Formats: sequence, C-alpha cells, structure tokens
Amino acid sequence: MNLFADIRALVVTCLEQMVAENALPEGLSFSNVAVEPPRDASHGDMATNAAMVLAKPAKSNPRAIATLLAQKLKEDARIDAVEIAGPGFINLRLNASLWAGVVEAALRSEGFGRSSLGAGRKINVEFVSANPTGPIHVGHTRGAVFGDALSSLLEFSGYDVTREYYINDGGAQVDVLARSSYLRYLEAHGRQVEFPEGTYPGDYLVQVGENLKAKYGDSLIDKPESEWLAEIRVFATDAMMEMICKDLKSLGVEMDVYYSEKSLYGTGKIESALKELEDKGLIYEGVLEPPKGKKPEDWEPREQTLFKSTDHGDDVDRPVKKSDGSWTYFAPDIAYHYDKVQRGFDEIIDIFGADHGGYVKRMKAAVSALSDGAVPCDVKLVQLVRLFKNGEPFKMSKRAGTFVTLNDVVDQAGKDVTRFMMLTRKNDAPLDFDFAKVLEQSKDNPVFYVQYAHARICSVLRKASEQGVELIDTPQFDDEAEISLAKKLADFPRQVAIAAKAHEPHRIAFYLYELASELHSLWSKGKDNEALRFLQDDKDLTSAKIALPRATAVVISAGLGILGVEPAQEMR
RNA sequence: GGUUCCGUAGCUCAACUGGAUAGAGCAACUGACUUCUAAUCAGUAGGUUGAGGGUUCGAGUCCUUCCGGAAUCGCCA
Repeated sequence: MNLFADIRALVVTCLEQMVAENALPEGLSFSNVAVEPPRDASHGDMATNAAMVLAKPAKSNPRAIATLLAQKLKEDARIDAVEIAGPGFINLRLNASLWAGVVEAALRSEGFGRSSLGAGRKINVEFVSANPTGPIHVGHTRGAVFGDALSSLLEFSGYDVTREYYINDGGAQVDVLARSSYLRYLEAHGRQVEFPEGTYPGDYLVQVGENLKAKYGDSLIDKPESEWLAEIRVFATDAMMEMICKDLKSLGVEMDVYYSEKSLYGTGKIESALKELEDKGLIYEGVLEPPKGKKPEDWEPREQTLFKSTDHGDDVDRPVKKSDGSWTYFAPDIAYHYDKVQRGFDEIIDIFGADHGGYVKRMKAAVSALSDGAVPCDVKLVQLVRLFKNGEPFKMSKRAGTFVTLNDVVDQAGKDVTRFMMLTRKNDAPLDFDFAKVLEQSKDNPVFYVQYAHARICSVLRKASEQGVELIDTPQFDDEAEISLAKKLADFPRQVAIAAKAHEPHRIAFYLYELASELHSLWSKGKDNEALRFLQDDKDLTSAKIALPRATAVVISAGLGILGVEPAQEMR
C-alpha cells in the first residue's frame, strides 16, 4: 500500500477524464505529475503540481486546469477538501479514516513499503571488490555497507538482486602479495627477513607464512621465484579472500558471487569481449593526445590499441593494451562487464571508491557499447571516511602497515552502529566517523535516537502484554500529534520508492530519524495529556491505542532491516 | 590545464531531483521528570544557499563565468 501512489493514480484518472471531455488536449504526458506532502503542513495533507506542469504543453493556464481538476478530485470519497493555492498548486485534505487505514496496512500486510517497482528485473550490484592483498579497511567498509544496503533496498522494491565481488587477482599486486608471503614463510623458518620497498610489511601475513611452512615444509627455501611464485600466489590470495569474507560477514555482508579477474585471462574472455567491440568498429590502433595543460615529463607519442569510448560519452579514447602488449587494467574490466551483460542482467550498478572517479565514464561507455545501450550502468562513488576519536583525527599510514581495518571498526563500534553511521551521509559526501560519538547515548547520535524509539515501543508492548491486552489492527486516534505520526508512516512506502529510484539508501536512515522524532514527540505529549498515552485503564481502549506505536515499530524495524541493522528491544 | 564531485545557520548536515515562507541536530538561552525509561520533549535565537549573470509562472536545485576545496588525468590496479 502506498497512499501517495494511490492519490496520484486518482489525479491521473481525473486528468484522463478531462482529456476525454476535451478539457485537455490529447497526447499529454503525465509523467511529471507529482503528488507530494506539502512543505508546510498547514497547506493540507498532499499537494499536486499537475496544473502547473501541464499548463504549458496544454497551452492553457494553470488556474483554469486546477479549477477543473479540483472539481473532479472533490468527488472522490477519500478527499475531504481541495484548495487551489499560489500559482496553481492543488492542496488536498484527505479523509481522516485514511490514516487509520495506513496503520492497519502496516500491521496487516507482510512487508509494508515493499513494491514491485523493480518488476523482477535482474540487477547486478558490484561492491567492495578490494584487492585480495590484505584486510579490508574503513574505506571499503563504507562501500560494503552502502552496497549491501542498496541491494536490500532494491530487493525490497521488487528487483532480483545479485551482490557481487570482483576479485582483483590478476595484476602485479598479487605477485607482491606472493613475495611478501614468501618472506613470512622464510621468517617462519627462523630466517631474518627485511621487507623492502614494494612489499607488504603488515603482520597479517605472519599466519600465512606459518601455514605455508606447514604445507610446504622447507621445500621452497632458497628456490628461485619462478618455482614458487604461482603456487604461493594462489595460496595467499585464497587466504586473503577467506579473511575478507570473514570480515564482511562480521558486518552482515554476504556476497552471492565472487568473480575472479584471473579467470578472464587465458580463457579467451578478454579477447572475445574486445572482438565484440572491434566488430562494432570501436577498437583501433592510434596515438593519444597528451593530457591538456600539464604535460607529464616523460610524455612521448605512442601507438596503442584504443577503445573508442568517445562514441559513448567519454572524453578521450582509452587504451586497452600497454606498450609491452599486455592488457591494461581496463581490458579485463571490459571483459568482466561484458560477462555481466551476457549473464542477462537488466541493470548494472558499480560501487567504486572516490579515487576511481576518473574511471566512471569509460566504464559506462564500455557497458553502453557492449549492450548497445540496452543495459543501464550506474556507477556510485563512495567518498572517504574520516576517522576521529574524541574529535582528534586518526592517523592512517598504509606504508607502515598501520591502517584501520573493518575489524577494528566493528570491534569497537559494533555491526549495527557501524552500518547505520555509514549510511547517515550521501555516498558522495565525505563521512566523519568518531569512535567516541557513535557510541554516545544521546539525541546527537542518530543510531541511538532511532533505536531508543523502537525500544520505547517495545517497552509499552511488554507492559501491555503483562496486562493481557489483546492486539488488534484497528487503531483509534484523532489528535493532531497522532495523525502526524500516522502520516509519517504513510510516507514510508514513498520514501522507499524515492530511495530505490535514486539508488540512495541513506534516505531511509534520514527518514527513520524523522519517524523516531515523531514518536518521541507524541510520547512526550502523553505526559500532559493522558488521552495520548498508549496504555489506558480500559483494556479495549489500550488495544486500539497501541496499534499506532505497533505500526511504528513495524516500520522502524522494516527500515532498519533495509539498512541491515537489528532493532533494539531495550536500551541498556 | 581537462574531467568529476563539493561549497546551505557559529559547527555537522537536510531540502522529496524545478515548487509555496530554505528545514533538523549540536553549541547558546528559556521551560517540562510523582510518567508508557527526561537516554526525551516544548520553545527562543540564528540565512544575501561562495559571487555575478542567464533560462521561466517559479532556481539551493538547470546553463554560464569566476572564487575556494577534494579526487583523478597513457605503460597502478
């Protein structure tokens, strides 16, 4: 149930009648017609911009359209009053019984707020995709939470979602991992080792060294790299992926597919993807212009194999081969996305770190070219997380191997707090994460504020249960504060739809904060006005009164569910 | 220099993707605990939306020129 969608449907029906009666010309598009809560509650319950949006294409004036439309809307039983305001807004006041209907819907139907917006379309959400060379750190953590919540949001909205991790196990960085692991292996045999520039000194590889010793004994000692590199590479990446999966799991993230970059090499996959582009005339040998302005010192013109990404919206064409003939990183990525298209996904979402911003256009261009524009590809960039402790910035140094890992964060803040906090900012805005603040139990901390609202309701329900109150789905309320809360509940399906369309799960977090605020406000009003308390002397009255907070708990719980956060039953 | 993102109250951020008088929290000030947990609530105050120009019924949002910040820019992934 989505009250806003229902009323919008009513508006469109009325408009179609007007077309039939020649009050509006035929062939108008109603796609811009919106039904929204007005910014100022005194204007009514809902407002539509229909008259203003249609005035121009209909070659009419907004007031005239509004007057006719208002008359038609008035005839519907759900509408109590219609006003035309300002330049042509139509403000609607809805029959009060509708708000009770919202509460009932939330209590009765499984999954209030769910929709079939996605219509079962297959959508691939690729996220995290951290190099398998070490533990994942805070930056990836934000990407992980964002991608997982976005996936849940899309599932909730009727998409068939695949969560996917692209393992970068094909490049030079896994050779570095193998060499670093070999050093730890020697160390496990009691050798003194040093970690030269260009190796990973982090102690997370100590255990890998031990495990290598257990598996290979001393058989690899003093052997040339050619004899052990490939084997250790596999051994070490497997170990890293195992660790990464475990970390992700502690955050509540589970992937459906782990896709290996390595599996694209030597299997003809890259070649066939590029062949596909070549057949479309998008691959050529050429020389790139140097970057405008600041020219690199060692720039010299070079002929390379290029992808004509400019045909699909990129600024310059992109090389797919290095000068030594090997593939650039872009080539397997093209093949990977070609594979996604071939697996039949209707939509693709990539979630990258902000440092990959320059990569967005070429990736979209590749997908556009490979699918002939049939598969939309949205790339979401996740900005940095700035860590603080009591307002003091945290120092991170990757070179010294002392970066803050997902593990550190989850250990200190917990899964639920971490997830919620990571979603309290738009994905493309930097996020401040203060270890002290996120655990604070105050209104300043949105996680707590929302959880507290849920816990308060649970407390009421426990008391009601002790008193043997029967749970019924028909609410009873008439006060402004109660109606205001019910209206907020009615907005949930709409907010979910907006968030799903925009690929912005953080909207759910904001919504929950506002909903919690409504609940706390109503709660406090019960102090002065006993009629607003949920627990009444009369048991039947209590039954009817607690329907509203119960519905609120259902919605908070559903919203938190999308974010992957457990609702709190009580605060301690 | 090119590209992308960002700039909104003292601070941290919203603003339903072009809608009505730009909203919350923190900090400041005032008030409310014999209660369904005051871990909360109600109120006061705080603004030339970085600057200028343009598009139209209407701009924080779109186009443009500046200013300031971040990321990135052919053989790193």
